[in-house]
Amino acid sequence: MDVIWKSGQATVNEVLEGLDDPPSYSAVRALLNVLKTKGQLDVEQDGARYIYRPTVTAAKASRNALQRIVNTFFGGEPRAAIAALARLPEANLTDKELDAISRLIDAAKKEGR
Amino acid sequence: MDVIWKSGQATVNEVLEGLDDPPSYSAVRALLNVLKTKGQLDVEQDGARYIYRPTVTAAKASRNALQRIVNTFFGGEPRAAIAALARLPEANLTDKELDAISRLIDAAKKEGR
DNA sequence: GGGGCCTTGCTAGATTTTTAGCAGCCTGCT
DNA sequence: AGCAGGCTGCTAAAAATCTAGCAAGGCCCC
Repeated sequence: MDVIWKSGQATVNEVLEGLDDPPSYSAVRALLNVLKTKGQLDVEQDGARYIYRPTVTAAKASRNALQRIVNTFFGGEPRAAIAALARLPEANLTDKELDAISRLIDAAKKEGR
Repeated sequence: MDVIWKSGQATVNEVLEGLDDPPSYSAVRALLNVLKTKGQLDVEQDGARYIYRPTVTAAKASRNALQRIVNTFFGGEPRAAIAALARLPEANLTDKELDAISRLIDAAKKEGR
């Protein structure tokens, strides 16, 4: 699913290429069919081949994914996850900005919200 | 793994109870053994039973999990994920705080960082 | 110590997933 | 039209996972 989410849609071969440690072509075909049967994917015919798309919007899927991580690692507190994200090197936030975010988070925490 | 991450460790039965739609006891036992073989879990004997623990710190695992979501759904930009997290109802941030975070993000974006 | 309870080690069979491969169809090119 | 390449439908077999169940050992309480 991650591979498909990245571009919003994918063919069998695109999924195969997008996987780190890919199983066989047949396995990917079978898996996409299972996901289709389970209602997670829609299929559109494009000439001779199929294009698979998620049945759920990316916004909703990303919310679900974030919520799961928040529950698993951050005790259900999105603010803790925000702090962790802000500290990823890729976030490229300055110390000043990190401080500002921390203050917002602390303020929210203090008010017991 | 999510079940184990939530409390940092778990027995077979705790994993079983933590799963939404659990397979059999035997299946969980087999799976934990596979994860152990793959080096994802360490096992400690506690009396007659085993306690399973992740081999990686929660901090590292949460970073990996966040990074994956950032790459999958947010084009590799942690700032976009922060914005999405801030908007989760569980974040309980006021509009004013959301604005403040938005400004910080915009500022970072503007500077091309 | 003895009994009940829980958990692991292990096994065998059912079920699911993965793999490989062939036939047929569509597309694009000559 | 004719051909090559790519993709799907389908099948059969290999591999992995899931299930159920029994024996053996540790723990707790009487």
